[in-house]
Amino acid sequence: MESRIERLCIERGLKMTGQRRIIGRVLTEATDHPDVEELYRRASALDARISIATVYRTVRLLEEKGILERRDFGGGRARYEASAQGHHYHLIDAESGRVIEFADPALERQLHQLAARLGFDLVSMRLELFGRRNTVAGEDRPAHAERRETVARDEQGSALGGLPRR
Amino acid sequence: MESRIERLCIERGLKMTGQRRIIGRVLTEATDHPDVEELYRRASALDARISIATVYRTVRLLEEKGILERRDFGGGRARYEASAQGHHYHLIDAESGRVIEFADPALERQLHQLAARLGFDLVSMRLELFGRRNTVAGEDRPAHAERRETVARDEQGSALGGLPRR
DNA sequence: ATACATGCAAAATGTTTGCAGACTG
DNA sequence: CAGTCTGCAAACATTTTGCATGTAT
Repeated sequence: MESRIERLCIERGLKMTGQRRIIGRVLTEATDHPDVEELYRRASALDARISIATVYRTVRLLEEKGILERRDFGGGRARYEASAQGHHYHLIDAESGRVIEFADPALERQLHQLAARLGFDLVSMRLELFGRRNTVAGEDRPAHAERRETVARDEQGSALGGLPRR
Repeated sequence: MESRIERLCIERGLKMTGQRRIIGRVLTEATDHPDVEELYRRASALDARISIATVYRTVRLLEEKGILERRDFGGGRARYEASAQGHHYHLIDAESGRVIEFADPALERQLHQLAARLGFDLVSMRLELFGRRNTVAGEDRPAHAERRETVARDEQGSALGGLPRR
């Protein structure tokens, strides 16, 4: 059957080749933020007749069509995720590289206002927090998870220190 | 005389070679966010005996020492600016690529709280807004510039649409 | 049938590194 | 003088592209 991304491709009049169908499926099923290499790996597992150039071309195309969003969490490689309806942000665990997604409508509103105050309409934004898990002794880690939405575990580790370098 | 960055280098026990002195001066005098290529250009203008490898090594070193901060405004190249005392953020004009710096202590507080709520201590962050100058007809563009601090004009144009690609 | 996609390998970028010689503290 | 630093060119890693061929519509 037809993956969500395949449907979006068709809606936008893109030709559905076998490769695109596979890549669309991989992207639709991903809950993390794979880079091109990883997408290539997953797609190849489903159908070996896919070249990495096609993966590059496809993610670029899908990004232009607004179907995908490109992210850069450091490490020098672009990572992708399907465009979501609501904005969300990323908090990266500086020790493990794990990416935690969260949304915050209040923050979003505030950023729009901020841009407006500077005389701009916000077109897009990028917000990434790098943090260290705070293991305050004797803390109970209360249910402060109101805003937590997705906890996607990304494969690639590392990302220590400040902004990770490539 | 001794540039601000040269002083910081000495404080941290770095050897001051001619090249470093030049690069330090270029960085101290920069009010924008030059990439390595641009730093190399400016440094070379002052002293031709500098190789781009040295510029790369120097910015990396200075970043590790906390003297410089690396930025990524898209476009695939790292850009640098001297570490400032207070945090500030960037709004990039999606049409011209101009970078506007601004600070917002309230926002900063909020982001720290947000991270804390997710169980993390904020180590660093990245916030970039991409906007389009809002030319609302009949608007008077009131003095809403309370928070505007620096308007650094960066050389490289472009950056249309969403996040600019490399 | 035709416009668009693909694979392959080559090229383009941006950045890092090995090494031999040069310089700073 | 020892430990760093530099220039150069080669090595790397990621992404893009030219071209001939294949395919969806």
